[in-house]
Amino acid sequence: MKLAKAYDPNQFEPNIYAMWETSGAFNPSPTGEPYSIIMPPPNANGNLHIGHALTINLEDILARYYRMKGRSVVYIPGADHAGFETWVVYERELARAGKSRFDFSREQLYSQVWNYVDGQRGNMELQLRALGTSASWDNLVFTLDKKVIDTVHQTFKKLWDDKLIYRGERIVNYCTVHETSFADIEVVHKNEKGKLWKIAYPMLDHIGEIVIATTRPETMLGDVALAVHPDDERYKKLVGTRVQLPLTDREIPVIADEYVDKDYGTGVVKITPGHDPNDFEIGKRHELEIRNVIDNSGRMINVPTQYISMTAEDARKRVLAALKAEELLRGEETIQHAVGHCYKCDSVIQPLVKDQWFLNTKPLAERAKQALQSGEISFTPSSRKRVLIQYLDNLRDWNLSRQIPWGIPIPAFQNENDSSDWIFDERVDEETIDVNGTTYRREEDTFDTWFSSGQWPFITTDALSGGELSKYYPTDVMETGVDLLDRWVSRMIMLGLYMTDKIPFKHVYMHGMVLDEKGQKMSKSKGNVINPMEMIASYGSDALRLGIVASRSAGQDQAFSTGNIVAGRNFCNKLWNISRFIQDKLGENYQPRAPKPKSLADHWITRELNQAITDIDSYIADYRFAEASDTMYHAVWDSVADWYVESSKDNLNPGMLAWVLETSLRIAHPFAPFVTETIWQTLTWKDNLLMSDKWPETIEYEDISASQFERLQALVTEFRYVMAELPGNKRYPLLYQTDSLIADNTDLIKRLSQASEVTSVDQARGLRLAASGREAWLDVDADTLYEHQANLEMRLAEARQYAQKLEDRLSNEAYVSKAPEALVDQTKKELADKQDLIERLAHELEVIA
RNA sequence: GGACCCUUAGCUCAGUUGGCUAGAGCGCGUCAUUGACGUUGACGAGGUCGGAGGUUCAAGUCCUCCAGGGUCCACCA
Repeated sequence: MKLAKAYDPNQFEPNIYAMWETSGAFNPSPTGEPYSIIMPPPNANGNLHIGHALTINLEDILARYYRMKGRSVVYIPGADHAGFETWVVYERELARAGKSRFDFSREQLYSQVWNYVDGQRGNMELQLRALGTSASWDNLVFTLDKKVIDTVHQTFKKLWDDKLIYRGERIVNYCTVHETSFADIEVVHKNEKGKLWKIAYPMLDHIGEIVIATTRPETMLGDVALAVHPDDERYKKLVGTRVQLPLTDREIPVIADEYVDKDYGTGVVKITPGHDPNDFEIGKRHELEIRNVIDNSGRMINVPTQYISMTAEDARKRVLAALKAEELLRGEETIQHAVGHCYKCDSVIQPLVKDQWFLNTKPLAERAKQALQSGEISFTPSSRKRVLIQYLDNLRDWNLSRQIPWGIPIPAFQNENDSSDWIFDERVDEETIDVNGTTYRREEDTFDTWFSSGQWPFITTDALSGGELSKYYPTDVMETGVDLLDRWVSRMIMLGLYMTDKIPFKHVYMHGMVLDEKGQKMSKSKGNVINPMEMIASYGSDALRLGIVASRSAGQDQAFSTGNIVAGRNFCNKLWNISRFIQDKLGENYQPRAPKPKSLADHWITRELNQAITDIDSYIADYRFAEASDTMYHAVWDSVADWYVESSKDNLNPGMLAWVLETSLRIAHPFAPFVTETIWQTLTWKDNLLMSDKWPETIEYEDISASQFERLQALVTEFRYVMAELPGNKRYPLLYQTDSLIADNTDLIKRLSQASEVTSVDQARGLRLAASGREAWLDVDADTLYEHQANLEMRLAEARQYAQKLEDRLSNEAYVSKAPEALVDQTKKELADKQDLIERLAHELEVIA
């Protein structure tokens, strides 16, 4: 087979992927110890972004590596219905068609969005294939598959029976644009400038007044009390009295509550249980009425007529104006405070009282915390574990209800005649059901997406039903972005432990964000988004994979580097050409044979590759992807291509050449699957898939021979260095006296050093390659020799300086007595070597002079 | 208000338990080269590891403080 000079990834990648997929190589092998990774399911409706490329790459490196190590690997892919995300997109489509969600039933909307997503879904999966994902497609799970819904309902039932689920009136985070509530974690808090207004509430005697401070004057229309701290001397006597609520005809009491901070504002807080979480709590403690004055769309209700139907924003202006007119404003100051925003549309989140489903997270969080503290689950980077524990400590109850149709329905029904009577039932397709003669009406809300995502590990592996994949639960590693630590990782641990009594995964690896080339966060609005598919089109999938993992450490945000991708592309080409050379030398009819190191180069490359194999093993075990990839890169490029292939041109050892090529391909495969498999398929003596083949094993070599090759390298490097320093014609002969290492390797030295001749002489002349430590000379004339004098002087000075440093170290009593003996011995040897060098260089200088 | 992280070569970044003259990719300079590869080869320049203290025989690595940058969490009205 004739191979093109340069590797063209686009020509091979799609076919190679198809070959893998049709061969069944992505499915777990029937034998071997299980190893499992679950892919964080990408949005079925979207395109992959560069962050996905990183995630998939890291996971795929592990999957391919452990597969080659003989483990029974399952890498389970997924597709996410991305409830709210997709809903927002679809609602925009509806608006474009002049329709709204209120024109359809839940079933109609659900099936419309289903069809919409179904039409898009293939894109994302094709993109995963373009990345080379070795996922087990037969086991793909969509987050709205029946088994997901069934399991989520089962979990809900168990929580219900354990009385951890409750329905209650609580303050929820509500987006009045999208008309749905959110979990606390979904709200984006921003520090913003706001105003703190001081407002006087007149006493009933119309003489005195109490001044309160608030950032949201419009909510005063829903006030039901004022609160002061019980120990606040200023207000103590007012507790129990009543004040006039301005702009209304209502009177409200003054109460005392520990929550109030005497030192903030005026020390008096207006209590609006309908629109503030703290006030809601205080209201409960004091059995105060809840007055809702803002509705789901953000408009005023239950207020004096002039404010009815105004937006909260307008109402604020009107209220302030009215207060001013009545001379009740007592000043304002600008403050910095946190304001909640919708993470999608950025509008201000309204705290509203809603009757919704909540999960009591306390017991779940406690158990998750124990699993973390006991070390059952480990983290890379390890510091994230502490962050997660801190999060679990402060966790509040979780609002599971979402008012959007695109999601898993909450399987609960309400008695038509008794609003407090709720029952669990899975017949969510029916609007009403009949139970023992009583009619129940279904809950229209759906679950928070993270409630189902939090169950992903045991759902995808069928851990509850004990299916075939259940042996892969708990999974070995959960790899995801640092941003999902609390909203996803925490929930998987909590719900996993709760439902299966096992941790969902043994290790969590968190990667940082991929920033743009300037270190800025990528966003569509900034227009700095890097599309992984464009990178693949330009450089190839392997190049993207190699480039994105290079120099990247866990949990750390890092800028994208096109230079690294280019380096990856070049590496693939290097590998391609190594194989071209070796295959050319082996010929079409090469018969496989056991590798037997013979030449010095053979022994040396064996040692180098053996070392690379074991280094990569330990780096991957430590999740040090960049170091593993770097080790592979330099073993292949520096050792194999630059030294071994060059050396082989004079001394062919077919068995070794084949072993070196195979080993290079094997160690590179997890990092660059396409090019390695492409080459593997061109090997005449192989008829299997590299991806299903084995991780290489080390073979025997002689250390003495390997070290001798290293001495030759030192000679060659010194020769090249001196040549580069010398002016004029660069091709000098190399002369040597009694040096058997040189005598035995004249052809090799000649080739590697570009010497015109390597000749044995009786009488040395020219420039001695002093630093190489060999009896070798460059045959140059006196003038050229003189040119080199300055260089020798410089090197001598450097050597002396360093020797002095070593001497100082050794003359330090404390160092000799306290440092490890091996280190001291090493220092002594180093000094001796350095002194030898100094002697040789000095002697050489004398000769010149 | 809490917590975490970052500051190392012109650029983007590695550098595990403190210990060989601090590394990579890209960029830069000099030179080379008609068959494995210009997506190349050889050689080289370039860093007092943000600053100041401290611990230690030994600090880029550990501790304290300071400066600058970033991220996450948070119901102070």
